[in-house]
Amino acid sequence: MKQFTISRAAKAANVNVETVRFYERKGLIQQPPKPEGGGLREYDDETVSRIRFVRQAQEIGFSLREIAELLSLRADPKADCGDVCVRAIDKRAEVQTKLLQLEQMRDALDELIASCPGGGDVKACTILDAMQRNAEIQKTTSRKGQQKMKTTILNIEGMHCGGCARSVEKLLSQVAGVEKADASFDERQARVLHDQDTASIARLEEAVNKGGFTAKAAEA
Amino acid sequence: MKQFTISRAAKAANVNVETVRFYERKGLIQQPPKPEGGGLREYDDETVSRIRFVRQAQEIGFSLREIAELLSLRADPKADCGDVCVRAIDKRAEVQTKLLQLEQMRDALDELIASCPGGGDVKACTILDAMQRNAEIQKTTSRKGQQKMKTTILNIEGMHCGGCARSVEKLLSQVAGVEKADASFDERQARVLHDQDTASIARLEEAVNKGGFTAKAAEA
DNA sequence: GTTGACACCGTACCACGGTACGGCGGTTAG
DNA sequence: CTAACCGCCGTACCGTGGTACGGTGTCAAC
Repeated sequence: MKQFTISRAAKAANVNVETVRFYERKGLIQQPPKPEGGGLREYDDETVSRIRFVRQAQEIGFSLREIAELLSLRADPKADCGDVCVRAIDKRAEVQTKLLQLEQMRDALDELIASCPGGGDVKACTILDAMQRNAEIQKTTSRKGQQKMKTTILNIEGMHCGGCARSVEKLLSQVAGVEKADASFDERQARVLHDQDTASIARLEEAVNKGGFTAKAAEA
Repeated sequence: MKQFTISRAAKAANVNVETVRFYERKGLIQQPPKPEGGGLREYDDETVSRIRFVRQAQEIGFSLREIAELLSLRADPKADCGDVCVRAIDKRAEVQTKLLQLEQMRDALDELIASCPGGGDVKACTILDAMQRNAEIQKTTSRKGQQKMKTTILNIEGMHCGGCARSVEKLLSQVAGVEKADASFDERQARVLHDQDTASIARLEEAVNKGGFTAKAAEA
């Protein structure tokens, strides 16, 4: 196991020394104790990896707070896999949402790039129009007073704790057109207030299923 | 054309009134003049769309600064499509990189969720390890003094201005293992300093091709 | 013609993710 | 022995993307 001074560790992880200290303050990494008899703190390989892990996760879109959670899960010997699982499912849903948005973006960009004559009038630029159109759609779907809001009860299989119920809520609330989602572990159910046009029942079920549960609308 | 007060406009665009004013200060939207004879400023449909466009673009990953640029591009009659195109290509490369990372992340999460027995030891958690491994890979590829650095000349087709050359540089520099990338529009070439192991010539070509150009390594 | 509700505007404040700086101390090479 | 450099630590500061607040103006309805 290699030992580093703080500046070497920072260099190895490709960050600023101040950043290392900042992460220490935030509890993302442990500040190694000073060796007995005084001297300089010794940073090990482990810590360097941890810093790299932080940057990696950050780039992907996790906040430092979330990264701290992920890290603490691993560190806590009392945590059982269920906790991790719940968080993982939450995170997966988040990641999936981001992926979809990014894909949309990429496609919009591809469209623009493909249609770009390589010069000429900006008016020919489809991306701006495309984004504009997109914005209009959002406007339409979020226009107030025209939605058909309805509450649907979904029977959910696969929840194993209250945390799972919260996961289900999160999954549901990330569906466009969902106003409110409550899930109960005890009842194995979720109650969803949603706009039927935007958030069809099929979409709700799909969203829940993607999180590893099984949802079926309860018959009225 | 509908007219709004600021608060109605804000509501229509689904943002805070203060946010509207904030965007005005940042120059993202124009503050409508007060009507002659005094009274309240009148916001129109156009402005509301613009605000929605801002949020849309933001969600997708553009910063307010970039959005302002996009908007000004559209407003500027002298801007030609090439400028927009260059920006789009830059953005696309960025988005693509993020997408790949997110996909890795999602797969790691899926692996974890699938392997989760629903309880038990955290040590069984693969995601943390997976991310760790990822970080290790980055470490290895950026280790100094062991790479086989080499300069490769790529012939590039499809560039139509100096901006395109800069795009190519950006595309190349985002490939892991690339130290330096210079592209020349006049010569239709790019010179890349890269680590042969990490950034193979095939990868370089691929990266450039994804941006809508055609790259072929020049024979030595 | 008074009472609310907004509009308007400047300024302050917030969280996030850092970066910079200044002062002290220890060590190391010349 | 002394300069230069790094470690160490606290505190200040930065840009980004907003939100909040307080005072004054304006409008509209009762």
